Amino acid sequence: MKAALDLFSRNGVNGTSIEQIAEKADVSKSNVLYYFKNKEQLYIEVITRLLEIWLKPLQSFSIEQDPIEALAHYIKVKLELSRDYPAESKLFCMEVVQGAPLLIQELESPLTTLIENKVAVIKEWVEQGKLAEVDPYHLIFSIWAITQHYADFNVQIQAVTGKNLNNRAFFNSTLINIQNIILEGVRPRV
Amino acid sequence: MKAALDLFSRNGVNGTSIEQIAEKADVSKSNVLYYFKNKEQLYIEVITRLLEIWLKPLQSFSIEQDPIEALAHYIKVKLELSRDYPAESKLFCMEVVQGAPLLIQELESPLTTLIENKVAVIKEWVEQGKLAEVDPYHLIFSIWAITQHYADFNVQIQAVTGKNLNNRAFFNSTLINIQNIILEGVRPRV
DNA sequence: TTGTAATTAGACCATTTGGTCCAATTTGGA
DNA sequence: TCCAAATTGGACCAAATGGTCTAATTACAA
Repeated sequence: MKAALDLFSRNGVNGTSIEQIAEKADVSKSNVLYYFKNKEQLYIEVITRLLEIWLKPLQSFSIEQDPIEALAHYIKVKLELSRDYPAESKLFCMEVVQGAPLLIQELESPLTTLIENKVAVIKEWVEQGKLAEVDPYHLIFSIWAITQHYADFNVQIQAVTGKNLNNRAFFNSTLINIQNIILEGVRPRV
Repeated sequence: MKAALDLFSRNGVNGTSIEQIAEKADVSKSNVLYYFKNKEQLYIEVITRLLEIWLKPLQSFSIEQDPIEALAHYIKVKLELSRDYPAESKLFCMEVVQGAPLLIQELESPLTTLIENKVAVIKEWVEQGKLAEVDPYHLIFSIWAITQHYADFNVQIQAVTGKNLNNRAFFNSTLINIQNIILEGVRPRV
């Protein structure tokens, strides 16, 4: 499944043959089909396991926390995800970009409920004046977008900056900048 | 090429057959191969044209402008791109996510020079105190990430919010929120 | 009208690939 | 030692597909 994940994320599902997966996993093609009856079945299992990893960090924050701290921490966790699970991030990205033919059902309900919770908390923070007026949905989307971008578009980022998240210093500066942009914005405070 | 773009962005290159493209374009398969000697050739031409559209709005701002206005306008232009060219955005996304095997050369040099310019301008703004301390690269990446996210992940966004950028009100609220988050941040001003 | 370019239909082929089936071998635990 | 599970090799097949080639037809401009 690890081999499959890696190849799928790089070449797409249609661009990956069972034999390539077998070779990469150092097993025979027969053996792959001994455990997965289909390529599609294999894909589904890969995607399913990926979803667990991917949705876990979504469950973090609650009303009692300080919003700025909570958001800063959330950004950090998500950026670590991008650093530590780039293949997962990319495959998830490709799946969603292509319309998530399988994911859509499995994704819609857990995702919306998870988000509803977060949205409620953020909305509460805003009402208490602990956050500026912001639509919770767009805030969450923004954080997702930026953090995942560093995994999904790492080729582009590498091309432009010559660095990636595995570089410790780059990771730190990335994190700090994202947190600053989201939390403080770029307009100078007077 | 329009048909190809559409199918490529939805099913990937490997997941799209020449015949499907021909059918969608209302021509014969023979005719497709009359104008494009290869599927790869077709793909390259599609990608090349896409790049023009995609890099054009990058050329906008200069030092004389007011930074906040310039950034706000830039975000608007990029979000309009996401709304008006979703297929282009998605195909570009998939290409880069997969490592941009062809794009990497064609992309690296024009992209870096374009960015160098923007980075220089932003850096100047920061030094003049017209912007908060921010790394120009991360600022640009953040804007890209968020705006493209609304095109590339529209399925997810639709699943969660039930809306997309073609909805006028949703587009406006999205734009305002992104501008606010990037420019002002979410920490309340005292 | 005429000649060239555009377009099509379709035969055809080689290759890839997903998947089946089976016989043989290996592994590892009881 | 023994047996079931795991693993492999490989033959094999059908379907999809990229691509070639040719002959025929259509469109169109001079």
